[in-house]
This record gives sequence, structure tokens and C-alpha cells, in this order.
Amino acid sequence: MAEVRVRFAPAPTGFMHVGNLHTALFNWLFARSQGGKFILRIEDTDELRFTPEAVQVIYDGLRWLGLDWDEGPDIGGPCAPYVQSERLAGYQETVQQLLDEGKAYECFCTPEELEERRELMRARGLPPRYDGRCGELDEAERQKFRDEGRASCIRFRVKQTGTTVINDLIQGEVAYENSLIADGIIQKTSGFPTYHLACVLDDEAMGITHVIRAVEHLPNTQLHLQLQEALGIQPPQYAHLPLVLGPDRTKLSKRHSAVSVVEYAEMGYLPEAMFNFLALLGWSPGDEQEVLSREEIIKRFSLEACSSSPSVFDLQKAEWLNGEYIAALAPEELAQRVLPFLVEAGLFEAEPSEKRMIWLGQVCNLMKERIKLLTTFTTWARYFFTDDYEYEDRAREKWLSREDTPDKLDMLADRLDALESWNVDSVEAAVRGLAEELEVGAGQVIHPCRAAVTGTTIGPSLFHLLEVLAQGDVVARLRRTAALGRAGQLRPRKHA
RNA sequence: GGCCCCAUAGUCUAGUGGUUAGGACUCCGCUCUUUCAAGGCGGCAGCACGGGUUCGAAUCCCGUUGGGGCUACCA
Repeated sequence: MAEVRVRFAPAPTGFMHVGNLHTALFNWLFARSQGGKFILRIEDTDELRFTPEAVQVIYDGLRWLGLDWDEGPDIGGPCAPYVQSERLAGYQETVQQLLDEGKAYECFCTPEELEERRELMRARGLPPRYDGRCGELDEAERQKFRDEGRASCIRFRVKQTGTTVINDLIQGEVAYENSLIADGIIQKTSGFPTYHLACVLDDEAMGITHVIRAVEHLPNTQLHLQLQEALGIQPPQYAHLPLVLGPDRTKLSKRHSAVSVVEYAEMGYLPEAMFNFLALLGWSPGDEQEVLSREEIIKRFSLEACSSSPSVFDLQKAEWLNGEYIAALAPEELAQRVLPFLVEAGLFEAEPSEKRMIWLGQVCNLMKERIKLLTTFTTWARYFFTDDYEYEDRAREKWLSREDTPDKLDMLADRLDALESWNVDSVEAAVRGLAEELEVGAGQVIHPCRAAVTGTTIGPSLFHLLEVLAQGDVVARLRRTAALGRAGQLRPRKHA
């Protein structure tokens, strides 16, 4: 059997939302699961919308998710170039051939005229499509238009009888009436091909075996199939993926917040979590497993298992998945991931020593099970990095505003200060010792201590977090908090 | 408007004629006790509707409704 070759062919518009990435991912997964090739092709046939930076956005998105391509604009390959604007001569040659064979014709209608006629037809309740009038012109009439200086585009003469049947790997068999489509433009006045022509030609030239794209292209496939027939091209297999919708249930676009995939990185999502999450949109391994590694997904992926119904991109579940991935990360790995966020927040040096990274790993070890996004780490773990943290209202209410708290904190500070070794056990002994002496439950010391040292009522095991903090800092924080308490400055600020 | 696609809880999904309709997220409750935003346990909530076919339909067919896509010199 021939090698599987698939492609991801985005238009460089400056946007790379999750819908695009989803398509790229499924192509990549199919290629990898089949031992085939994943090709990146840039479809920049829309001169008006093209921006050079947009190509970079595509690279960034694919790289972030870890989707490597085997052939593409930057790395070349046997079918180079992989940018359509560099393949113009080939398209034009084919257009000429179709023209010569009478399968295509010049159309002299201007965009304004076309729009006007469409309006008119709509007003009459008729389908607003091109009537094919320029296809009836004889050479003399065409020459007359040319002499008038009218510009022309090229239209493909579509079949007007019968039906075109698409055997789609995901959507099944779909039939379209040929009489319902108009002669499509294959070459614009500018000489650039339209998507339809360029796509069909390049898929052929690049040996694409499976066209896996979003279902919005399903209706276009009718035209593509006819083009292929006219050109004697063996069509590839088609697999049209269901759309990924925004929360408003419409096709994802720049209107939705999800403009660029890089935003998810900035929001604190792990690429491996997003990979897993996106794979589960429209595909399922068939059993109840949901947290799957990249390797497992590749191994179990198939187009047959892809759903044909659209899905809504809902970050809630992605966040949960992200938390699962964070919790599973080795502490030192999490330290690396979290470092840029800490640096950004001004809580950590940009080039830390090995020792500092080990320490950061300890903090991560304490926090990783409760963090859902990398960004929350900088707020939830703030007290590990600075003495400048807030005393939350809840902490003030429950413990810090209590009259007996300052004394307790000072007593604990003395005991901790006197400790010769600083570790979980010694710290725990000191805390419990004080509780015993005061004849109160351990919680009566633990809670005020946590509130004083972290400013909050929640977090990891107190003894473990104290161990990670420096002895001197802990003692200072306890004394500072005690003083503030006595001064009446730790009363709740808000009242419910 | 025309054509096409889709339809299991708020969301992601399993399910291909016989299941108490399964799992996950969210939410809620309980629990653990050193706190919860963590862990454990439990709960709420679903086959869009109407007709068929069948001994029997989430599952097959038709219709309706709803949603979406296409109908561009965008892709």
C-alpha cells in the first residue's frame, strides 16, 4: 500500500485558533498513526489578506503543540515549494490547458456586476449564483470585451447534469446535485488561482492520499471532484472533520477570544494537556480513558473513530485536564514550566542557580496537586517568594483578628527561632509542643500560624511548607503578624 | 431563500435493535482533619419532538424542530 501523505494547509491570516489547530492535530495524528508523512503547505492565494508574520503564527502554534512536519516551506521537501504564491506558473499552465480544452472560459463580469445580480436574484427569492453568461460568448465577443479593456477571470465549466457523490471517510456518502452549482472561478483577475484550483493541483502534485479538513469544505468538494475529473486526476480520500464551535455554537473565528493558540500558553495551559484535550474533541478512544499520552493517542487514533457531530470548545474541562498533567509532572519539570511566569511576576530571578531551581522544585512539589493553570501558581504560591503577601479576609476573620493570636504567634516564633535543625519533624514538634503547653488542640496553633506565614487559610501541609521556607523568614513573619494583630490592623476589611 | 451536515445531561463523550443508557468536566452534598482550591465517597442532570418499521428502538426509515456550514475574484 502506498505511503500515507496528509497535509495541513492553512491560509496565513494571522490567526491560528483551536479549530485550525484541531485540524492540524488530526492530520498529524493520522500521519503518525499510519507511519505516513505530515506536510505543511501555506495557502497564501489571497493576496489581500496575506501577511508575512502570519506564517510565523502558524509555525508557533504547531510547534507549541508539538506537531512536527516532514515537509514544509521552512524545511523543503521533494514537492517544494510549499507556498502557493511560489507555484503560480503551474496553476496558470493548467488554467491555459483547461481554456484550450474548452473546459474553462474567460469571464468578463466585474465583481460589482456580479454582486448586483446576486442581490437581484436574492430579492426575487432565487438562488444567487452565477448564470454562466460568459460561457456562452464566442471568440469575437470575447475579443470585443478585451478591446474595451475589460479584465477577466477564469471560470471552470461545471457539469450541469447528474450528481456528484463524495465518499467521505467521516461523513459517509454525500451527494450533491450538479445543476445546483455555478461555474466556479479558478483564476482571479490578478492571475492568482482560487483556493479550489490551487488546492486540487497541489494535493495532486504533493501526492496527498488523504485530505483531512474541516467540514466547512464539504460542499466545495463537489467542485474539487469535478476539477479532478476534468484534469484526469485521481481524487484523494476525503475525511471532513466536524467543526469545533465557540461557546455561542458558531464556527470558531477571530470574534472568539481564542485568536491565537499562544494565548493558551500564556493562560498557563500545558501543550501536552491541550494536545490531549483537542484530541478528545470529535475523537474518542472508545473506552473510558481520557487522560492519554501522546503515544497512546497516536497508537489508538483512527478516522473511523472520529465523530461527525460538532463540538463546543469548553475550557472548563481543559482546565481540569491541565491540572491532571501538572500534578503528574516531576517537581523539577514543573519548576522549569513555572519559571517564566514567576519571572514575569517579578517573584524570581531570570537566571537562577541550580540550588535555587532545586528549591523551586520543592515548592512545586508542595503545590502541584492543587494547581490547575501555571498562572495560578504565581498567586497561590506567592508567599514562598516574598514577604509581601496579602492577609486575606478569611484568615483575618478566623484567626488573625482574634485576641489570643498575637501571643500565640510570638510564643511559636520563639520556639521556632530556638530550633537547631529546620525540617518537617523539628517544626512539627515545636508546633505541637506549644499546643500541648497551652492545652489546646494542634489546630489552634497550626491555623493561626498558617494564616500568619502565608496570609491565607488554605494551602499545602503546614509543616512541609514551613520546612521549605527559611527559618529566619518564618520567625520574622510570625512576629510581624503578631505586632500587626496587636495594633488592630488585621481585622477583616470586608463584611458580608 | 436553496443545498448539505449535525442532534445522548450545561459541556466533552461511550453506545451500531434487547443496557437499571456508561464515563469525564462543571455544580451540589458528605467525608478525611492541619486548612482546601487537594484526597475519598455520593448526588442532581440526558437519548429534541412526532410518526412509522419491529415482539422490542438512543440505535433503522420518514417528517418536524433546533443548531451549524456552504451558497465570494476568502479559505
